[in-house]
Amino acid sequence: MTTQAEVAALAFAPLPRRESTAEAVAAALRAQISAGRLAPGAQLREEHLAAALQVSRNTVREAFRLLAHERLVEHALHQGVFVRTVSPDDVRAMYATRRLVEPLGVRGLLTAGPSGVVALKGLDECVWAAEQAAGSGDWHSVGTQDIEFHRALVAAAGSVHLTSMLDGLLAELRLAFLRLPDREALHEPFLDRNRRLVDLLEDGDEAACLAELESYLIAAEAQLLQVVGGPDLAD
Amino acid sequence: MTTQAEVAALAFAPLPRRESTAEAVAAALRAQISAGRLAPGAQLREEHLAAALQVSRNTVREAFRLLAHERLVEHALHQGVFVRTVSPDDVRAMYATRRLVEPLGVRGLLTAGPSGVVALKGLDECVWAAEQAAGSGDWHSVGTQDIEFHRALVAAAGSVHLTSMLDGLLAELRLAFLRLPDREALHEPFLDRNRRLVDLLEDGDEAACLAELESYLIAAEAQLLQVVGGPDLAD
DNA sequence: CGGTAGCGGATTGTTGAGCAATCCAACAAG
DNA sequence: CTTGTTGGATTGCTCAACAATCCGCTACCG
Repeated sequence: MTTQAEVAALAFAPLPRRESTAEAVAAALRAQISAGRLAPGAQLREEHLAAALQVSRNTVREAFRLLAHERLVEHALHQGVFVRTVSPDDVRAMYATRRLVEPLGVRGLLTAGPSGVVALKGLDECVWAAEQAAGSGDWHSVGTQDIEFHRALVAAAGSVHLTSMLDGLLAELRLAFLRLPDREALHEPFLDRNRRLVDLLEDGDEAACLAELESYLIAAEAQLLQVVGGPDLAD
Repeated sequence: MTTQAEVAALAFAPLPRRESTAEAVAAALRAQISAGRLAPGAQLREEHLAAALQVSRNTVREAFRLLAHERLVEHALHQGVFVRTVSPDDVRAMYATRRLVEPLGVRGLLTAGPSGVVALKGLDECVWAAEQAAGSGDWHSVGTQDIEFHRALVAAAGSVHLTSMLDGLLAELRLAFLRLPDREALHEPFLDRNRRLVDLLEDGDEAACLAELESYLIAAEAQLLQVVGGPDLAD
């Protein structure tokens, strides 16, 4: 049994924080975008969406602000909002950031004591889930798990700011994934590399981890640049 | 003379991008907040501000969304928006992040070639400006230059994502500064430390730089925690 | 024919009023 | 002292309208 004094002393999660209508609209759009049903570059018209979602135009605008801050859409004054298209420069910037930040996750994970073990287990589960998905040909899920893997890695660095920044960056990265016709060719090689990284982390060999990670990121960037750079030179 | 073909080939800054009314309102509030005229914890009422700024309530709401994303204000559903109050845990999180990120700036600056020299010059100017401000007793400007110094340092890491993340973090940090009655005591010791850091960077002694930086951040965190932790235990 | 100026439709930016939902503080009842 | 209840205030959202701006089209002109 729990006494009242004990109840009062409990530390609660800051807020159950329900979601507003605008947030719900943003979530709906986010889902459509990251599922690829809204192609990069597509314009989102306020009136159209307001009618489709049965909400006011103002509420749609509020949702747009939320998505714009996540960089999933771009807002051009008096022109509208468009699903973000990632340029080659964007890809380079993203991987420049990842090469700086993800090593911090490796260090954090290796120097943390028991919590490092927990984090490592989380990474292992991501790889496992990705392998399962690959087995059943669900390459979209493989991509999701790949992203989840690296998010968890950076989370091990122990900085909420870095983690949430990478959250946004990875969501942006997924936009780039969507432009690839053949997802298997993109994600397949990185399945084994994630597995190997986990193994190296278990061994605790920091130098080897960092080398593997660096090599992973360079390869991923090159592959993605080949995809992103091509089709868009037209516009 | 410049032919039309040459004009077409020029790379322009992405957008002159004028600001919308909502952004102007956000800017006005931002200025009030970081000048300390709006105390942390104070509630911002939509109707009041709409009347005061001669804009619609809807526009004020849009400005709130912008500021909420910058974490300068907190938004509680059906309760309103409040100027953010930074908790001791927030301070600890901010400095945990800075200890991870700022060393990346040092490395970036030292390994960059000619651009590193330029960045170093920028840092030197920040310190110089801070020393000038301190001489005339303008401790608010000293704080601004201190923030600018560390922003420039992280910018040298070469990641737009990291830079913009730190932008937000430092704006948040300034909120914490505002709660301190005696700004001189807060900023004075760090003037010399920034100067010393610049000297070490000029020498190119990476290990010494990192040690000095780490020591700086630990001292700053401790000092800030003493301020932030105290007055707020009451509420 | 290339280039430019202006026109019109479409879309966004902003306003203001209005109503429902929710929170908060004060008060009343057990 | 704790537990409903009530009323006022504030936010969440909607709706309709108007102004500002952009885009594509056409007509004009060297």
